[in-house]
Amino acid sequence: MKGNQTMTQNCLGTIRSSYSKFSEKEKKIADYILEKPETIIHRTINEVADDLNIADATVFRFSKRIGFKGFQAMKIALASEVITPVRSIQEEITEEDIEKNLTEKIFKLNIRSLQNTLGSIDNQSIKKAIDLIQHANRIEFYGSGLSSIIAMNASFKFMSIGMKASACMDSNLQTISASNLTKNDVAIIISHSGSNQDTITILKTINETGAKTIGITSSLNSPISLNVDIALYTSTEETENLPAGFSSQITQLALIDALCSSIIKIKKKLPQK
Amino acid sequence: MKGNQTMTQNCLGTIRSSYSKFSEKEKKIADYILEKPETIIHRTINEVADDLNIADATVFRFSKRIGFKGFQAMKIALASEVITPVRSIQEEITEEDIEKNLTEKIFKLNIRSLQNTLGSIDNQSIKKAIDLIQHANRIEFYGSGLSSIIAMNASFKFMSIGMKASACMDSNLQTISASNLTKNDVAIIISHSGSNQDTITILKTINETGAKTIGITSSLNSPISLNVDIALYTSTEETENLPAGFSSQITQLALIDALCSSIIKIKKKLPQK
DNA sequence: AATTTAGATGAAAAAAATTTTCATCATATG
DNA sequence: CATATGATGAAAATTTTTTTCATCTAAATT
Repeated sequence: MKGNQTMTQNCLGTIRSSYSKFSEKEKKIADYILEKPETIIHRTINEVADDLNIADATVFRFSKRIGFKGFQAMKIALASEVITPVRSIQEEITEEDIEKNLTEKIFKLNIRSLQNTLGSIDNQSIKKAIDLIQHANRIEFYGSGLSSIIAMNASFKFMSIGMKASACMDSNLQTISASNLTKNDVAIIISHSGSNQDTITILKTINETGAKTIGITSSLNSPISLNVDIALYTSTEETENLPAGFSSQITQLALIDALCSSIIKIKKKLPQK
Repeated sequence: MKGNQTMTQNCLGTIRSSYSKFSEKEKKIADYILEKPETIIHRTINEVADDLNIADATVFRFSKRIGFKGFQAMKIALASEVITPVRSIQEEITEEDIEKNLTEKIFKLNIRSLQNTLGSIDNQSIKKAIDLIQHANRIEFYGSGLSSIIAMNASFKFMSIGMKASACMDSNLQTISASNLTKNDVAIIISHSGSNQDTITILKTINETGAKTIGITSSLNSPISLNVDIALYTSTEETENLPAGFSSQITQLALIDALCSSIIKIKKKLPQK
């Protein structure tokens, strides 16, 4: 890996983790970047220095200090870290373009949902969820309708990374599975609205067993969010173009992937038994 | 939206769609960028010109031609579009930050995948796919492993918008279902790699029936892409943090949602029978 | 308290990279 | 065949980045 030209160093992360070691001016620069990372990528080192009333050399030194070859290299790294909204330059929409525009709309909707979810994620909750999952005897996923497929999907993924995980798509089987949980198990309940009646009923059963519960919903005040140990929130927008619940799947999956990747990381670090 | 400084133009997308209008040298540059977009972002305009044995002014003109202020601006745009594996030499990441950073990484990975897929979507293919689906007698989804769940997911969605759709997760049942297709049916084959052996075998069976085929893969030169009527492409990047195929699910779902939304729109416009 | 030293900073110079200008060439057009 | 148009490269001009050097500040040492 060493010296690989195409690798880009994590800029924002480095800035955050080195922040305490920075000098006064360096902190000024760090604040500037952390506050609005997307502005710096369209500015020259001079403009940045002017904005901050410091010498350009100081900005340059900052770039080197956090590990880059120079200012340019830092800008490039920032550009790949920061999410820049894609400009849409559709002048005139013709009949022919209906599919194109709809496709674009749906993709952008999903991109926004992911951005919003990421922005509103509660790291403490994520951390707690990972702790629970990591120490769980087994993980069981629950969901109804479209969410039952996400549950199935999630169970496949956790299985494939070596966890004892499962999910049933059938509601009756889910009830049976729920009643067989123990204190050492973790139940992950997925529901877009957070108020699906079948799922609420199953959650009651789960709570009687003493198993730990994690909810993934788009509504923090829903019955499900209020009755789980840890409520994770996925931000989604409704659109006239799709039935409710369609687009929340994508943020749900992203959240599940994020949990998976953390578990993978933790497992790698643990001594192999 | 006009003139918004923080907006970045889609570079790869523009290059692809203007390709035919390019001159000889411009095509040379386009090829260079499309082939390995991540190299250019660490090179100067001079190095690029040298690599291609052309004048730097020509490279500069290319940047302008596709709509950028200059070479730098194009580089920045490319950097945000291209997937650069993030180097992990963070000296000391506190234990606390692991989950946060990973979650952020996974979300941004997915956002980039969606952006890249959107940027490289071939509208003609989408249009044709929608035509096929719209006029199909029934739609059958096929996929193996993780993709089988996406197939199931997709069939649920198309069913819920009133189409005759189905999918089996079991590979043997898929084969049986495949052999029962007719000329008036549409088979949608989902495979991240495009080279899953089970799925290839099923595709052969499908092709014998004369049913129309739509492939959804991340590789345009894969056996599956080359043997379907319409190949749809989802751009995804690999990450060390997740097993291969995890993140392609999200772009696959977004594509399926996009197809769904177009069908919904068309159905709304048709006179109700 | 005075002196030294190390690091931080800015100003200016130097170098590098980008952009513009201009001349030339090829190709198409009347 | 002459002319116009657009593409290209070379070189100049400009801008941006990087380096160097001098100064300043604050901590450490005497």
